[in-house]
Amino acid sequence: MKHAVTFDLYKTDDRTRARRGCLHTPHGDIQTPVFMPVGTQGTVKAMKPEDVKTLGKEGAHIILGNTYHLYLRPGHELVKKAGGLHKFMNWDRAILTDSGGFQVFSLGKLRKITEEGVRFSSYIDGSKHMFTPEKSIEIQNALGSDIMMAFDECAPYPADWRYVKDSLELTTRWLARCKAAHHDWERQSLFGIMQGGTYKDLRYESAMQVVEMDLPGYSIGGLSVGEPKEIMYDVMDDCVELLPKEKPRYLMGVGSPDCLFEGVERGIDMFDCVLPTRLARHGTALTSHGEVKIKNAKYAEDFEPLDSECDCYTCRHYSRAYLRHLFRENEMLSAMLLSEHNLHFLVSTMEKIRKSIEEDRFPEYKREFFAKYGEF
RNA sequence: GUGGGUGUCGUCAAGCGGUUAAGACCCUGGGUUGUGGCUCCAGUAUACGAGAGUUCGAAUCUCUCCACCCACC
Repeated sequence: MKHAVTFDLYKTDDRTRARRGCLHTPHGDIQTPVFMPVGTQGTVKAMKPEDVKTLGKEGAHIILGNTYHLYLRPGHELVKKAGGLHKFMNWDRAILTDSGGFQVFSLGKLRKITEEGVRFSSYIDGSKHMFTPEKSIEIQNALGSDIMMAFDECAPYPADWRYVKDSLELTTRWLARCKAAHHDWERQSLFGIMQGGTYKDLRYESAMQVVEMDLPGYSIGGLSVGEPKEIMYDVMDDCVELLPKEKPRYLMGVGSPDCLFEGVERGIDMFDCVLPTRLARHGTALTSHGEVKIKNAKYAEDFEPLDSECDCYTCRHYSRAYLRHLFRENEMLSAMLLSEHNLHFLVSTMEKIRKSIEEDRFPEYKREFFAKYGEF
């Protein structure tokens, strides 16, 4: 079967498991490792698509959309009528859609999980809905994303072994149903998601079952849900080992600068995270010298840019004092400028990571980065 | 000048004889990882206009003074 999305692995670092590769999609190539900005509701919050294309040197080449949100509003049928999500939101590069599985987890109270799927109440109006693997694929087909994610159950942390085992096995059965429900593989690819919580044996079981499905990419789910970072790193180590080298590996929901480096070092190719845009809206900037909480009083008369080493639009034109003023006044421009900066920071950090891998100096670059950024 | 009203944290504002004197805003700090939320959490302030009295006990009652507001001369 010919896949919409294929992966070329260019190189693996000699000293770490870091990889340098490229994802080919119907909407362009994506150099990896990559950070994917999240645009849940068909928009990267506070950003115009044309500005998302200017992040870093080349701009973001792929963003996320969300099945759950777009299904509830404006409705996947409407998006389909509009010509698909790309056209609807004026984004001609690649899109990956999350399946709705995570929302089922994060909007916990309002749901009931069965073999068939998940019954849940809309966070908007409380109306009752049912998601099944087939429904998730139907919605993602209508949205027309390049990469669709399997409908999974993300177990909470902590969760006991038995729960996680049943959950991962259900996720595998759902994955088989997702695969069966999808037809146009040349237009859209489906990535499988492994679960298994923090249990090594369950991660193994999940990986075996998911990889057996022979999909164009695999992701590691169920991490960054509240577990300590050391545990997350350990689980990542285990997971990456279990995934085939020739397929892209996607670590879902992870995106703080430290986790990005740790993930790349362990062989992760793709990341996504709401963190940069959420932090931006809440007044925190990510800079080469660590986090800058722009609302802090010490920036009231600081007329320097957020990050003296940053060449983003925000840093080229605005001072910390001005950004603080905008934030305190709750001006929209505050979210716009900080979001653009934070995304630029992560996207360009990833560009530098890719370059360092190409030049065999990823470990040195990592050390250099943290020497400035500070410890965690 | 006469009559009336009001004075409680930086601001607004509860309380009207026994409270650790609410709360909100502001301010200060923190959180945020497959995005419901211009959000959530926490913290600081000896604030009862001044003085004298009544009372076991006063922000609460009385008197004097001060300040401000509104009417009328």
